[in-house]
Amino acid sequence: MKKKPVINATPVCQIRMQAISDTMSILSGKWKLHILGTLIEGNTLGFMDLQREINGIGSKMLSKELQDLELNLLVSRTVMDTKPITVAYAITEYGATLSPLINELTKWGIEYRQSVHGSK
Amino acid sequence: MKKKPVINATPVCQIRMQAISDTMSILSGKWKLHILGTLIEGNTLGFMDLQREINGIGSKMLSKELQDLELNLLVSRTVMDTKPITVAYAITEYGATLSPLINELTKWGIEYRQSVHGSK
DNA sequence: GAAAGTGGTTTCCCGAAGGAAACTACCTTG
DNA sequence: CAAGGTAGTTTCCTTCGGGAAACCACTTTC
Repeated sequence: MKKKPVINATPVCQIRMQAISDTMSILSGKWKLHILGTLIEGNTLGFMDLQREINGIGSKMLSKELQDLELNLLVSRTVMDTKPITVAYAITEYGATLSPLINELTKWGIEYRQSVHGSK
Repeated sequence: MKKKPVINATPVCQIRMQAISDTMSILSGKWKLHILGTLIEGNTLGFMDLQREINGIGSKMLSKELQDLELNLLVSRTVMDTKPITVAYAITEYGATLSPLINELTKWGIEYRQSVHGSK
């Protein structure tokens, strides 16, 4: 008697798995959530501001991650016509829809710390 | 005028960032959420069941990821005393606390698909 | 006694992720 | 005209995640 190849093959599960992969893929990498979190806190920051805010990130990674986020319409980039030319990065309206998700991530992480601390 | 090294250094932000990193680190890797999702759907599955359910995973990765999840108390592993010895993997009570988070991931991913489809 | 099913481990390999540092280019201030 | 601030890009290098395939040990079935 051979076991059925897949039971998980129900369309509902497929779609859910797909969705999770999509989200994780968009938020992938070491820095994306830090960037998003920082931009949600402080509206519009310049490139150097961001680099100062995010401890440890290099200009290469910051540049690359910002491009990714911009492509996915989560972050807006506007070149300002100031004396020393500056660029204003900000969360888009669409990017802000990530807030509930980010809050869940934060909540779970904090409770995790507490449960580890508590059981020690 | 030197710019302040960091404004993001407020304790509150530090803790939130820390929490996000913790959560992401625990859920890191290509397969952890697939495994958790599958175990949430179908209570208790064997090793081979899981491998059949999760399309494309190899035995090495499945084994390694399950060990990680077990260490973090998200998944339980019990060796059953059956004819051909089997192992029962299941979500723990603690692992189930990830459900709201997983639901947010799913929700956002589905809406993302729709927004991409809709704007095409 | 070979085949197939259980649950893995080990080895070997590759490509992607990410860090450090140097470099570009333009503008303002001293 | 050197210094320092803006915003990046480029190169080089290392590490890590993950896949394929072989292998192990034990048991039941053909």
